[in-house]
Amino acid sequence: MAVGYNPQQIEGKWQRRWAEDKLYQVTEDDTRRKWYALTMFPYTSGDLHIGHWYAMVPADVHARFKRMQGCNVLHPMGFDAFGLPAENAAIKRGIHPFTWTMQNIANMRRQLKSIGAIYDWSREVITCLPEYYKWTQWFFLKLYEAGLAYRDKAPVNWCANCQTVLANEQVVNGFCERCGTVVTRRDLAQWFFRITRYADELRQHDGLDWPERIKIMQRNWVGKSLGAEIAFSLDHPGVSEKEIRVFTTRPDTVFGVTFMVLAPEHPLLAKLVAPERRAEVEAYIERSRRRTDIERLATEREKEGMFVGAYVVNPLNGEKVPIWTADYVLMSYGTGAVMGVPAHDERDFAFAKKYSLPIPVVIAPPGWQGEELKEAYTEPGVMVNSGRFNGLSSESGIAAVCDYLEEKGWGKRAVSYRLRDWLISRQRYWGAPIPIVYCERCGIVPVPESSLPVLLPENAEFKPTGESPLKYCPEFVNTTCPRCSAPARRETDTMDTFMCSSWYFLRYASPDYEAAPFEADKLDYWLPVDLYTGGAEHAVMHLFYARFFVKALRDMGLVSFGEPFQRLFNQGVIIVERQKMSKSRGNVINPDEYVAELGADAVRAYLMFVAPWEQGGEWDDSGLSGISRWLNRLWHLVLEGYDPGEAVGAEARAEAERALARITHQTTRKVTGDLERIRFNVMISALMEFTNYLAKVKEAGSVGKDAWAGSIRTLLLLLAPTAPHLAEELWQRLGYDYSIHNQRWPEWDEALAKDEEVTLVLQVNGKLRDRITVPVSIIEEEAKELARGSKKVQLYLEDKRIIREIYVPGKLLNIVVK
RNA sequence: GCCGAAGUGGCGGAAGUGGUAGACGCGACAGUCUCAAAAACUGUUGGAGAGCAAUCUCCGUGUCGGUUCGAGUCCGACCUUCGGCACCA
Repeated sequence: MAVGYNPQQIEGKWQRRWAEDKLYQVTEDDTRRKWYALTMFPYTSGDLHIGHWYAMVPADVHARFKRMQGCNVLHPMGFDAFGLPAENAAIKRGIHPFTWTMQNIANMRRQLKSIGAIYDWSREVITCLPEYYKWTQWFFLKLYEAGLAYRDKAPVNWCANCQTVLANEQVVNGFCERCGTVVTRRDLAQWFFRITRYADELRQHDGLDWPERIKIMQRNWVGKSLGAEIAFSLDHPGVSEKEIRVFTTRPDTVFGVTFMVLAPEHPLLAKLVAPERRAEVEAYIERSRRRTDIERLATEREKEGMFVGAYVVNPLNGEKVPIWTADYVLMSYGTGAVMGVPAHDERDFAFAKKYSLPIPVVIAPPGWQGEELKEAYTEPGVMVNSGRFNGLSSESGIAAVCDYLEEKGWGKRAVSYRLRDWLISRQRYWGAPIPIVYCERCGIVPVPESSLPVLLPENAEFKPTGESPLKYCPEFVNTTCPRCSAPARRETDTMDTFMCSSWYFLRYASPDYEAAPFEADKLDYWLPVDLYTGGAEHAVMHLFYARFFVKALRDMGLVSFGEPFQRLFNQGVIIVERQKMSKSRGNVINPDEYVAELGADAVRAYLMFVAPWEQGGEWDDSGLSGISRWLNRLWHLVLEGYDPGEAVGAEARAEAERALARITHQTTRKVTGDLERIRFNVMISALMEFTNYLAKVKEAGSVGKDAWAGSIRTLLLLLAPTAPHLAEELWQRLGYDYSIHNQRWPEWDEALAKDEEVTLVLQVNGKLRDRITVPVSIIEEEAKELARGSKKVQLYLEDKRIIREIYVPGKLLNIVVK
């Protein structure tokens, strides 16, 4: 009897050996196909919980598989280290964000090493270190030079009591999470990136192997609409603007306009408000400033608005149109003004009903007899009550109205996007400082590249209230102008952390390079990423920003590719007691104790098995012990020795060996395919079935020693990516050469994997009546004959007439009778 | 609210293109071993019903309807749960 499986004794040993041998360190190698397998790097929150393992382990298994297939695999790891929680810890517990972050990294690195992954730790990147954020700042300068960075006013969440800017997360139902004060919007000058310049390209995913749903989400995020901009003329005493432009996707409905709505933030609003309405309208604007965009756009909420007391004129029919303001119109979309066509837009309909505005029909629904509409008709139709355009279909009407607008100079065809420019300014300490200086004489001056990095001052004060600590740090703020050397002030905002994560995958190619963010030939070798894995919560923001970054760099000539991630895969979430893990619920599963008890290999295999990776599943201790039992059985199966039974005849032995070869080759084929297609849970099932089959073979002693050894060897190779320590140990104990992880992935032979017999299902009228075992080579006529010979089938054919027979080779025969 | 997913035994899940529903595992039950228990091993296990029995019949993939010889899979409507919504990352 072999000594039992004891993961504690083997896992640490092999991890040390692999590290000593630098088994997983990689360099560029033109003789092998490169494979860049990237997992989204973790935020430095403190502890690695089982959810992190769920992101890392299957990705590592796949990377190991590619490595055994002969690829030169880069599988790096690093830390997303700037961000709000570090600053909160500073305020709450008086610990410096740098200290807090680096302590967390030390702990997380230790935990990550216990996974037994093939991370090349010599390439680790940490975004909060000056060596890294120097280049984050450098990219800001490049984008600024390229005209992709600009300054503009934008609202922030403002708590008047704390005198501070709040993240959306810190606003709970419109109140400050700390002090309960009502949160308002406040306009600040902030930095933006012109991501909208790339809107059209970002909608395209040509040649990318991405989940369809993510591509759809990104396209919807861009939200491209074709339509027209129409100028309604304005003649208001004391206002110089002579028109208000609206964007509409339905220029064919322009004759049905009965009101215009301006966003509460619209710059003309204040100038147009009639004196007797001013108080009311201003109160309304104030109220809407407290609402989030989500609330404002909710179609279920009752539409509320205010008449401004001014009018514009519809250029197409000369009608006077009252101007309203309502917060369902956003300043960030289109022109911040919409034309109200109640008959043909649901929101406008509800609005007009509430305020008793007329609802003239200008697009006739099918069979319309001139009656009033009970609800908005938003489908295309035939234009009516539309002057010269009457009788046109919506489709040709849109073109005709656009032509007419352009001819008269009243408007033009236009495209509008839901996508907004990327606001990167954060009024916080723990981020990369924006490398800009404000000089009274020269204005906005970028910090020269040679002066990078703009270091974060270490001695900033973390008051529980106030703005960015950088504002109160004179030695940081006060500087001299790089251009004219006059006294100047530094920008005190730091950059959005999405900025750090928009290029980290480039840094892994040459993490220590000092002359530039990356070394060109190494970048050319490794990039783009072949398989990027991470949570679906990043479907739009992180993935979108990273794509924008790479496209901008390509246009600057810095990189030669336009897409960072060739294949994308999103894993699901591990839940506990049907709930998402969170510190506040107190249901966070720490993997350390499970690793100590059952071993990293068992935890790895369990996470692979628990559910389809993209779906996620429930953490369950007893499921884990089931996996542990399997690995234990496998250990004994391999080490206990094998005795071929003496009583087995030569013919039976040959037959048993043929069967074993068939199962071995079928398993190899299945496991390979499942790894390729990222279907890890069924891959583990296949390995379990293979183990069970081998256990039966062993009990019977039905095959020869060589056949047995060959199948065991294949089993270990197939197991190696999932349970790397166990496979290495068994490999060594069987006397094979170190290391199993340098072996070639097994191949299969289709001829040997082929089944000799199949089960043919016999149905009558689609109901299963019998099954028969037939040779795979059976032809249709033979199958039909066998079916008629089946007593069970005959029972259902009595007194019936056969109408049809449907034969699916190798699957079934369905006899349709009457 | 809008956008995007997912609903299959007591539980996690399996069934690449419509063709044996419930693989594999957990749990439960029974047995072997033991003074006993744990561990391990063996067997049974979707529900209802019939039969001494091998076995047989019917019902079953969130709900309702449709297409088809045949639907977990395709189509339509609805219900529930989950992810994102631009300063959590």
